[in-house]
This record gives sequence, structure tokens and C-alpha cells, in this order.
Amino acid sequence: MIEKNVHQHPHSCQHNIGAHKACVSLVPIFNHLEEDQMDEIMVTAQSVSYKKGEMIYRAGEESDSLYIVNNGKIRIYRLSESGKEQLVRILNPGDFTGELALFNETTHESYAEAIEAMVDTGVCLIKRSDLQAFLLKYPSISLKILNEFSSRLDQSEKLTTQFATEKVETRIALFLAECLEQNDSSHTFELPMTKKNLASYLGTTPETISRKIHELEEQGYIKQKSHKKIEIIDLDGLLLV
Amino acid sequence: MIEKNVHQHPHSCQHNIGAHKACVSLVPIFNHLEEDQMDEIMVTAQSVSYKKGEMIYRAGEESDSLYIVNNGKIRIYRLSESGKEQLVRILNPGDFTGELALFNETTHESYAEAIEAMVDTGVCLIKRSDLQAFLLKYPSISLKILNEFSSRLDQSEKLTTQFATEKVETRIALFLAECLEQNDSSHTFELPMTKKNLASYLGTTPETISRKIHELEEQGYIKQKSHKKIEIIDLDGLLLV
DNA sequence: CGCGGGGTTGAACATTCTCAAGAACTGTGG
DNA sequence: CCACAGTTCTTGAGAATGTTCAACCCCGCG
Repeated sequence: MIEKNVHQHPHSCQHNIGAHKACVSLVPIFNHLEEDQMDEIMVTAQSVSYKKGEMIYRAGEESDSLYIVNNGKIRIYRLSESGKEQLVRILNPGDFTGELALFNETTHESYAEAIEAMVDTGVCLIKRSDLQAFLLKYPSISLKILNEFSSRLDQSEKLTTQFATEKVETRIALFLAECLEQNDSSHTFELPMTKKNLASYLGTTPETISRKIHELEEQGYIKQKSHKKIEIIDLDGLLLV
Repeated sequence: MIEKNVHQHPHSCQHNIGAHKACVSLVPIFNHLEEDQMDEIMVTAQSVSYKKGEMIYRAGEESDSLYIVNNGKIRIYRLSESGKEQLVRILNPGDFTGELALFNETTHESYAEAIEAMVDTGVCLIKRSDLQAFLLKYPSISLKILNEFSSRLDQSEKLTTQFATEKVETRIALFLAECLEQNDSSHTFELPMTKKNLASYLGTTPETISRKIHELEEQGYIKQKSHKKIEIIDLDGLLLV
């Protein structure tokens, strides 16, 4: 991996409220704020941008900020004890990370890497101390964050249960069905990541992904329009796999 | 499973502050409260007790309370889409559950079952509305809960990564090592659950647990003193499995 | 003392991984 | 716009890992 080489964003500035608001207003945690509350937290924010392959943070590093994605994509992954990596999630604009260590006074447990080639990945930083002061001042925002944490915890436990009880083919089928749910209105959607990354996310290998998707196609449940586009033909059948 | 058949605890009473404090003061979320804050939340609490096999709640049911374990044991498990169950955690006195739906206005995603035969399992209930009002009044407690959620989320993601990247033998080894950490001061400890439940927790079968533990024993890393007691002989070796 | 549940063991079977090779794709630089 | 380089993706075959099913044991409890 490329060594850390953080470039300040051209527009980086502690008081560039307009630009920060545009990005932060997308975040579910903050999108219900009053105009003046929004300004209050935004003046404390900073921008940084990263080129493809650069690391935003690594496991073991001290953590003291919330990272909100402005543009580009970030890959969050973990390393197991034996050094194998698992993709935890892909962040798109409006998503955030760093929340784990934010309330824990601890260090990062995962790795965050910019992965978009075409565009630099821009993030907006809010310092832990600023955020905590803000939460103490406006307690209702804590409830919002607790809400967000709850559903993320729920998702994580759900995924763990899937790993514990379902075979790879079923996990893939469930993942495809979930993709469909998000892009509703159509039976065709684009995979949100490469199949290699999907394999890492689902705890399997690219080879197995390739084969199982091929099987699902032969059984008539789905159809691969291209490498990344998939059409769901028989959702009910797919979910019974 | 036994149908729901909730018995009011003999001491159940909305204002039995003394008894509730004894139980709740063990909970990490609350154990830093002022005396009068503690009283304030405790007057809103209720007690209920369950016999072995009774369900405290089920997936799909409306959730409106935090459950704090007073005595006995509770088994939290989830069902996957295909109906197989995975043990999520075992609650002992001082542990709590119900937090997921607490901040989500949603329903339970898991099942909670009393599993102690000898003693009835007693829980202390705090209603969502009472707790939320309390949090808005004392914002610092939210930070404490956010902290707790963070580390639980971290643990859950860590476990997911283990499932995604490590084989069963390694997961067992890591679990045993973790048990040792908790019961430190000795190289011998008691398994916190039956091997059947351990299999469910680790996403495998009792047969495989049995065989792998036997292998670890033959390789000289551990020694089974009895069905539930295990001695770690070579921790470093164990962790390299 | 007998019952029932957990625990263990064996053998056949199913699933997935690994390794290897070639094809298809993406982005880069001419 | 094209050709090249580096990935990602696909497919095959053999090997490793874990599951299933069935039988049996053992222990705690009524």
C-alpha cells in the first residue's frame, strides 16, 4: 500500500462553512439540525482530500475525529489475527466513519482507504472534543446518534448470524436481494463494489463468488447483464436458495 | 418452546427502589450516577421474573423497554432467514438487553430466553420513554451509552471478521484465549456455556467443537479437566493455530 | 434406576478453498 | 484513439475443511 501522504484540499479552511454544510447536510445524524446549530458545528470542521490508495487511518492509530465523506469512495476493512482482511463497508458521499473510537478514547480498529481513481476522495473532519461539547449542549442529537448506532449494531449482528448459519450461496443471494431493495423501481441494479471486494465482504473468495453467481444464473434466478449489472428474474426463488 | 407465561416477581413494585438499585448499580451504563439520579430513574423501574424456558421477548414483538438482568441467565439468539438459530450472547446479572429497539421505535430482532434451571431469572425493566426523558435531562449519560454501544459494535464487527476470515479451529482457539483473559490469575477456567451453545455462538456444530477441542488437546495446547473446565497449557501455540 | 440432554466418535458426503491458467476489463500514456 | 499494463474475473481440477447422520456414552436429576 502507498505510504501516507495527505494533501490538504485546495479549499481546506476551518471556516469554509458553505462547502462543509453541503457535505454534512447529507448525513443522517445531522440532517435534522437547525440552521444555526449546523453553522455552530461546521465552523469546527476541517477538510482533507486523499488520492486513490492513500490511507485515511489505520488500525492502532489514535483516533480523535469523525470523518464525513464529501466525495469519492472509502473502503473500510479489518484485519483478522491471522492477517487476512475483511471488507466491512464501502463509504459513499454522505456516509461517515470513525465513530467507534470517537466515544471510546481508544484507537482505530479498522483501516480506511481512499479507493476512487477518477476523483480525489474528500472528507470533512469533526474533532471528538468539539462533537462531544456539541452533544452535551444539544442532547437530542445524542438520541439521533444512538438511533444510528442501534441500527448499525443490528445490521452487524444480523450479518454475523448470516455468517454463522448460512452457506455462501445463500449469503450471496441475500446480498443481491438487498441490493435490489435499495435500488427499487427496477429489477436491474449495479453491484456496489467489485466482485473481489464482495468476496472479502461475504467472507469467501472471488472464485466462489464467480461460480455461485453463475449457478444462480443457470437456475434462472438472475441474469448478468454485464460484469457489474445484474437483473433479478425470480426474487422468491432466489430467497429460497 | 414454552408459551409466554410471565410471573410477576413477588417483590415487583414500581417503587421498590432498594432492590432495583442493588441490581442496576452493577450496570456499566449507570454505575457512575449520583445517588439522587439513581433514585430518579429507579422509581420508574419494574421487576419481572421468568422460569427456565420462558421467553422474555421474541423477534417481531414491539419493544419499549430496557431489560437489566438481576439474577439468573438469559440466552439471546437470532434466527436466520432459513430458520437456523445463532446464539448472540448470554446475559448474566448486571448485563442488559433490549437496547437495539430502544432507540429505534422498531421491534425486537432477537429472542431472549431465561435458561437458568435452579433460580428464576429476574429482570428490571425501564421504559423507553422514561429512559429517553432521563437522557435528555442528563446528557452526559448519553455519552456513556454511546461509549457502550461503540464497544459493542466494535466487538460485533470483530466477530464478523473472524467468521469471514478464520476457520473454525482458529475461532475456537481465539474464544478459549478470550475466556482465559477474563478469568485471569489462573490458567484454568470454566466454559461460560454448554458446548452446544458454544457451537451455535461460533457458527458450527457440537460435533466439530468436540473434535477440534480434542485436536487442540492432542497438540498439547490445552487440557480438558472436565466437561466444562479447561486448562490452557500453551497460549502462544494456541494462538498460532 | 431410568430418562433425557449434552457430549463424543466414526464414516460418508457436501461445501468451499487453493492453485493455476487464460479471458475480460480499466485506466494510462503515447 | 489505440496499445499496453495491471487488475479483476472466470473456469477447471484436486485438496482441505466442515457437516450430517447414526450410534453410543456419560452425567445429573427426578
